[in-house]
Amino acid sequence: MKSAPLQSGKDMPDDAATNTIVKRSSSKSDAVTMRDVANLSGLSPATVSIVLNNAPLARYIAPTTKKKIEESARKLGYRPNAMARFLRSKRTNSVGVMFFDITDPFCTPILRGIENSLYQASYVPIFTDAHNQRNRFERYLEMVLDRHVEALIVVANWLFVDIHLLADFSKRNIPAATIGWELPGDTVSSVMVDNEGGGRLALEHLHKLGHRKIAFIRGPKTLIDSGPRWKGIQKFAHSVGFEIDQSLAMQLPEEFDPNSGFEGGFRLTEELLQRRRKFTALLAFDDLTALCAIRALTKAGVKVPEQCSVIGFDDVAMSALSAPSLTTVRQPLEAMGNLAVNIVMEGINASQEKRDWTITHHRVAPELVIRESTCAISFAASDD
Amino acid sequence: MKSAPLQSGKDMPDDAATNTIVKRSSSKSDAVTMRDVANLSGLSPATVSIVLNNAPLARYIAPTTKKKIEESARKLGYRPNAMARFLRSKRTNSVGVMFFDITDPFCTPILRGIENSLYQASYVPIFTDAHNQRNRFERYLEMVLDRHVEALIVVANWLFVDIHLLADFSKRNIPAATIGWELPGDTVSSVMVDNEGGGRLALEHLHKLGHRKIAFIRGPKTLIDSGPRWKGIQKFAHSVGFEIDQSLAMQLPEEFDPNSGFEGGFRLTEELLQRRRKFTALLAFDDLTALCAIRALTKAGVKVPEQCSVIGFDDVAMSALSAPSLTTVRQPLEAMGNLAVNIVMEGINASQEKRDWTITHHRVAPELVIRESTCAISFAASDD
DNA sequence: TTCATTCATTGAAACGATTTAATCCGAAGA
DNA sequence: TCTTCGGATTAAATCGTTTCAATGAATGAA
Repeated sequence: MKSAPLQSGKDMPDDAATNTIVKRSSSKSDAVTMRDVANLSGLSPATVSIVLNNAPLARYIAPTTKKKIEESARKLGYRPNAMARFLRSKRTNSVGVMFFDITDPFCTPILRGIENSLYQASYVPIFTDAHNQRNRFERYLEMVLDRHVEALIVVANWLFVDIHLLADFSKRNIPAATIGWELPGDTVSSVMVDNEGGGRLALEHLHKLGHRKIAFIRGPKTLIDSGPRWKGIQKFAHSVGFEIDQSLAMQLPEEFDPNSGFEGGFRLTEELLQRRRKFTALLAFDDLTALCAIRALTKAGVKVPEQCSVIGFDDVAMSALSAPSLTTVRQPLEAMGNLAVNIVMEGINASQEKRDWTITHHRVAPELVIRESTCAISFAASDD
Repeated sequence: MKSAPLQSGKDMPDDAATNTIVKRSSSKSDAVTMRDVANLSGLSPATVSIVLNNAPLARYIAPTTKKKIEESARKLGYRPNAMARFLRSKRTNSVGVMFFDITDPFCTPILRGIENSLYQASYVPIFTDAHNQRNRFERYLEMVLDRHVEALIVVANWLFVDIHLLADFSKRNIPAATIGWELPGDTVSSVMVDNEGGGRLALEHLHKLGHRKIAFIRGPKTLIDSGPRWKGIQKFAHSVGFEIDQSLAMQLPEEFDPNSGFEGGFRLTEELLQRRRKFTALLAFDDLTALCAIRALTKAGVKVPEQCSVIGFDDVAMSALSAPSLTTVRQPLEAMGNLAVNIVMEGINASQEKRDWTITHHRVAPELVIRESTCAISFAASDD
């Protein structure tokens, strides 16, 4: 995947690199500028600027001249130069969006939500992919700051970011929001799912279906989501007098290899099966883990959901398409993206009007999505 | 998914919106400018610019003053203002990247490839998601052109773009490349997989495994990939004297609903099964179709691959994780992204030096990836 | 000593917009 | 008739760079 097999030539058909050589003359037709509009309409650049931006002073401009200017602009196909505009007005109409991995199915719906909201506000997102690497994150951070983004949104599932960030922000005071994690202290706004509620939802679902022998695959310790989810599970268990069998509770390792979720879920499930302690349901930390658990179960001849129900967390796109489709606790990822944009927009507006703005920590509600991978306990399974 | 269930309050735990109200004073510490560096080092802005950019004139600058300037810049933490720089030099160090759907698993590896190559070149990608909508594409096109990107890369699987594009480019002559499709005529460079070779690879694999009763789900007619893939299949069939059973060849409908791939593959497979014409293998247009075909087969009690082998096309991430994992013809998506960047970079350099550049159409070689969903024909299945 | 010549550095003019502080002009009030 | 006033427009400064042409200071040759 990393090395391009493009020029290898081996097994490459004869049309593998058809080059149609076409030259292109550099007839650079210089862009039409505001001065051109001014000339054509017989008015000054200042007036043009005022009219086209509908600036406060525009209320003094005669309707006829407005018409004239707008028409000239349209006739010439005038488009303002974004950089020149910025230089004077300090507004770039852009927001930096930094995330950990674009190929992660958890990431893309959030990005979709962010993009959508920004689009509505006529803002351009500057997307940067940190590849889960600290140095890459920091380099990109510099790049977006150099471009004077008006706000910043950071999507991370892992703390590869530190106080550095905080420092650069309080210095330049740019509105910012994090999604899926929080900075310690009240320095940056954040949006997170209510992990504790989600954990409760998951266990409640299995419990209602009659399951009492339940295996758990907990998230890695350093991940911010792991603790609260487990706490929610424990709280619910306690509230209904259900005792968690600690010998059925596994924990994912810390390694952050992209495929570790895959490997981890698979191996832990195999380990669970080898313990020969019966369980009729499995509650996984997230969807990827759950899907891999299903693979392991199926491979071992355990039918899902007939012999073992499996529930995940997140509701990534894959979960709806897998066979069997996965019951899961859904994070409203797209809505979380929208919300983050609202937060920073509020900050931008405040900053524009030289007001202070408030830093808020949002918890959004998760939602149980019931699909094929869970079902009521069967006596055959429970006896077995 | 579309409507944010955030404020609904229903079923929302008490901590569902914890607002920590923290004010932030607007102590805007004005950014350090080139003039500041000049003042500190006791030299002029011109010299500072020349030194910091290592401009041609820099070879005349005394080493001691270079040191002085670099030191002052570091001491002040000077970062050049990207917009101001552009205004003068016309260089934005950014490339527009327009794609059809960020949530599409086909899209993200390409974007990863693009991003990675641009990062190495210290360019910033301006990502825009067209959501498969023509008007959105056009609006974003305007936005990136307004920002004076130095080049453009368009990832599309569907012709929601037209001559409009071409016109705007020949006018401003910005280097451009398309990935996964081509513009008619020799106006824009392109990168595509060798679909014909891929089709051949797929059928060849099934044929070698001994399959002779093979069902096909062809791509929608308007999709540019459909024709060549089918042609490759036909050519291979002809070359080995294998006759394609037309009554086992289905075609996906045209609709471009995001989920249509899913629905289509599922329904066509069910239809195939109802025809009661035996087949021991199924060659699907792409991975999503293949995965849904597997669902339909499984649902109908047909075991994959024991009773029916299934092969896809693309090798999206999901294919490796599904159960059974999918045999497929891999497109080197990430490498295609890299290649597209190389192409436009060449154009940028040429344009910079006022040279002409060549427009090329690249075909990259696909690769057969054998996984669990195909196996040699069994006598039980073939007799049946 | 004087005049080229090269070396080091800089003044000042862009780049294309926005914005402040005028200016111009006609009408109303004295 | 002369101010005065406010509606309509604009000149000019500014934003932070880059870059070209110009300047000043050495050096070496005549």
